[in-house]
Order: sequence, then C-alpha cells, then structure tokens
Amino acid sequence: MDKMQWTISQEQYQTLVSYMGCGNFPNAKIVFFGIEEGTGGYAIPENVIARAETFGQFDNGSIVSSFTPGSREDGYWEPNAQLGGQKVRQVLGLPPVEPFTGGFFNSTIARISLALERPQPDSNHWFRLYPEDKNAAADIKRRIGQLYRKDSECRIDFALTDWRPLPRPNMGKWYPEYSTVNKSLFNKAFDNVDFKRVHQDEFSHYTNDAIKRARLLHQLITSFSIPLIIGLGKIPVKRKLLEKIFPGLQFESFQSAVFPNHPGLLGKVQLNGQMVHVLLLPFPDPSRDPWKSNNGDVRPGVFALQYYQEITNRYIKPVVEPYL
DNA sequence: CACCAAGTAAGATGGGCGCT
DNA sequence: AGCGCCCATCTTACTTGGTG
Repeated sequence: MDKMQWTISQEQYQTLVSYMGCGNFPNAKIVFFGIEEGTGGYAIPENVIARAETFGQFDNGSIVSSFTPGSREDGYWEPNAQLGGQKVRQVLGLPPVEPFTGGFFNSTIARISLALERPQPDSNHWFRLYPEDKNAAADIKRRIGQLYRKDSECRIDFALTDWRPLPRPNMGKWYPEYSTVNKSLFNKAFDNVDFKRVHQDEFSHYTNDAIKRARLLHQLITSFSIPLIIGLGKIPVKRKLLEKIFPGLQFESFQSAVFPNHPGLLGKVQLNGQMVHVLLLPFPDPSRDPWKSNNGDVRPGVFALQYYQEITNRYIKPVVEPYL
C-alpha cells in the first residue's frame, strides 16, 4: 500500500453498499442486526479491500454467495466470518491466526449461543462477567470465534448483517480513509430512514444507497426464511426502518422482570406464511445508558447480562427451540 | 496500569428569520 | 443593520469492563 493517504474509491464504496455481512445465511436461524461493522483490530484499507475483492464464496472464480451469482452488485455475503478475518490479514500478507475479537457485542451473542445449546443448572452460568468464572469466560471467547460461519461447532447458525456499509474502528469518529465520502450526507441518509429527503453529491447518491440496502435486507430475510432478527442498539432508527421494509410488522414493548422500564421492542410479521420475530434490544455496553442508570445497586455490567439472560430464556429460546 | 470502545445527552455553535 | 430567538447540527464529557 502506498505511503500517501489511502481513500476509498467510488467503486469500492458501491461494492460495500451491496455487502450484506457474514454467516451461513441460507441456514441461519437468527440474523443479528448491527449498526455498522468494526474492523477487527485492523485498519480501514485492508478491511475495505478484502470486502470488495475477496469476501464471498467462489466456484471456479465466480462468486456464489450472492443474490445474483457471478456478481456482487446486488447483494453478497461472506459465509464464514473467520475466513473473512483471514482475508483481511491476507491483504497485508499476514498468515492466518487464531480468531478473537473482543467487545460487548460479540461476547453477548456468544453467551446467547451457549445458553441456547448448553443450558446449565446454574441459570446465570453464561451471563456473568469474565472474572466470575474463568472456564465460562474461556468457553465464551472460544464461541466468539465460531459465530457467523458455516461448518462451525454451533448447533444453531447465526448470521450478522449491519445497517451502514462502511466498517470503522470507532463509530464516534470519521476517518481520513473516508474523506471522499461526505460524512454529513452519509449520516443523514442512513439516519433518516423515511428517505423523504435526498442526500447526494458527486461521490454518491447516499439516499439511494440507503434505499438499496433496505431492499437487500428485505431480500435477505425473505429469501432464507429467517425466523428471528435481533437488533442491538439504535432501537428507534431500526424500528422505523424495519416497519418500512416489512409492511404489517407491528412492534410492541414487552415484559422484563429484570428491567421493567427497558426500551426493548418485540415485533412480529407474517412473511411467506412464516412468522418472523424481531427483537430490538439496547446495546449491551454497560458504560452507557440504559445500563448505567436504572440499575439500583447492581453493577451496570451485571445488570445488562441479567437482562440478556432473561431475554434469551423468555423470548429467543421459544422461537429457535424447534431447530436445536 | 493505561488505553480503548457497535452511545447518548447536554452544551456549544451558527445560520435563518422577524422584529425594532 | 443590529439584535435576540429558535432550531439544526456539531462537539464534548461521561463511565465501565476487557485487553495487552
């Protein structure tokens, strides 16, 4: 890579607009719906280049993990998140490595995965902070490396899709690698999901990009009969977006004994004769609201985990139990 | 022990507008 | 023109658990 400042090209940006995420979507029973991807500890250029050039499953050099085989432009995905990570390293010429990504997002999803497959008599077993149980912590970290992929140890496949198409190390920052993208117009296009105003410049028509991603998300859910979608974070935006994508989708608040006033929402919609459930949950970062308030005398991290444990048992397990 | 992060609300800034 | 107000947008502080 050149010493000069690398910036994303229009072509790479457009390809990323069609990138749907990772996991064995055709067999996935839960699609986790994030805000935007991180960069897995690497920099932006190798993440963009890998997504645009090597992500996906190929047969005779032709991409097959795609809505229109042979082409990325109308929706494609990487079937194996761990292979995806290795492809990012490959751009830098680095050898494969044991996978691990930290953070609250993946660890929470790994806990859900283990709680579904390996319920313990000690019912909060998988929902304790790492120092509480070193063995459980090791299992959770190992499970993180098995998420969003085919041929994993998981008995229920999860897949991951994100609303915004540009991977960033930190969601609060804009980066020089994206200086060709108009930050303000991009943000507006992906935040105001009624799509009533047009945001565009010479680099891209950001509103059309967001509309395209909405259409691809609809195609993703309907093509593979996914029974459960779980959004983490940005509840109001995702609610509006999903209501727009799926006419007939009705959201309502639901009960939580752990957190009676929680902002989470549960929605249901009938698609192709199958009931699709949607859970929108507060992002599991204990240093943020709502966990740092409302928690009485329980530590925020413990509080968030207790909530996710309850949601797993009461609302996730009943939907995916037939597939266990 | 220093650093970092898949949010968010409150405070700061600044343009548009009507009034004097 | 100059002032003050409102609203949209941008910037800052905040806090906890995990990592090297």
